[in-house]
Amino acid sequence: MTPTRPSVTERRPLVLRIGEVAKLTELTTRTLRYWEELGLVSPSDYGGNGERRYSAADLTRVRRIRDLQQLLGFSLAEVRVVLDTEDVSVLDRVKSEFQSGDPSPLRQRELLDEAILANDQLLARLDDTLSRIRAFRSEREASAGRLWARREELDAEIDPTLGAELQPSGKREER
Amino acid sequence: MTPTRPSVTERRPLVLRIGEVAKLTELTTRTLRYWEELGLVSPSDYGGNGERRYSAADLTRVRRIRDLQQLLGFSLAEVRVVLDTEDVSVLDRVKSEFQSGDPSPLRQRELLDEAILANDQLLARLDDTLSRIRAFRSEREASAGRLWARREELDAEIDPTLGAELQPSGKREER
DNA sequence: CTCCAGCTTGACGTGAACGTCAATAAAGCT
DNA sequence: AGCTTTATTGACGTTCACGTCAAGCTGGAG
Repeated sequence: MTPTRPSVTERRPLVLRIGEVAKLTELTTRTLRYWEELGLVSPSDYGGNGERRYSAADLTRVRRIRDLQQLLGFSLAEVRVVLDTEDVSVLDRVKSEFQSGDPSPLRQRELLDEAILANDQLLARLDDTLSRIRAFRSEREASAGRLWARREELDAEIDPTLGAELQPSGKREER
Repeated sequence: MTPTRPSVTERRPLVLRIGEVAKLTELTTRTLRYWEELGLVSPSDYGGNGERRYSAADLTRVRRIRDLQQLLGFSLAEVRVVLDTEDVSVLDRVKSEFQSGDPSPLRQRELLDEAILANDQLLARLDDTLSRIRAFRSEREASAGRLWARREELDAEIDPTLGAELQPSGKREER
């Protein structure tokens, strides 16, 4: 009854199997199922046999989770909070609360204020992280300068007359 | 008996006990001992009784490890690599190799080139991380804008005339 | 038809990074 | 001198984020 067969010739809105998502995101299928188990991402559709079908939006969400985890060092629990306070998610809930005939909009305001607060905190953390990384970066640039200087010195010691070609390892470049 | 005790009146170059370092860095003593176990940081001195004495330099190193781990999401194994390619460490090794009467400076150059390469890779990673976080940040700012807008809307629905305090029984729906 | 690659749901195993408890000793204040 | 606080070294426990089988289904190539 379900000839919802993926015709290859048909132009469909992009559906991916779990293995494909894994390759695109450089994660493993195990990780994707684990995240689903935690309620972080679920494919928007399961084929009649239970096979996971990921949409483009699902893929985006997976990438976002990965970034939050790897880029910002968030635990998956923290990731969940961030996702829960994302405007799309919150506005959806606000809207659905509105649709379900909530007599008072107070609850909606509460949800919004909560999300706004969380968002501000996240922004603050991002700014803090940014400035710390910048500081670290400039330290590393200074470090690079010292290393180069020492290499120049050393090269002069090796051959004070001219720049001899002797090391295949490493590249020669000057900025 | 007064064994070799540091005179209190003497201006000492700052020595910290493990608990003090823990508080200053917001880590635990267990973590500090663990990192020491892994060879990442050792206090520059142990009192005759084996009590750890951390110098200011040790504290700096601890902070650096913490930043690498928490800020950039490095594992402790990765942290070790980064620390090993730091210019101070590398230049020290180069110098000691020089002192030990190494006839050829080629090994020294190898060390330097290695460190330079690692440093460049780290810089690239830092830049990548920075731009990704910036992108994420601007997304979150847009998100804040949408949330704020929605709250304005909602406030208007709650009381279109004036900023009245919240009314639990007064259900007003107006446009 | 067989075979294979890729999927499914469990269930158990694992490494990293600590937490926690125990027994003991020394530091330091009153 | 006594008492409290902080330290020491083991040794074992714990949490997170998966890895790794196991056993079975399924669509498609040969």
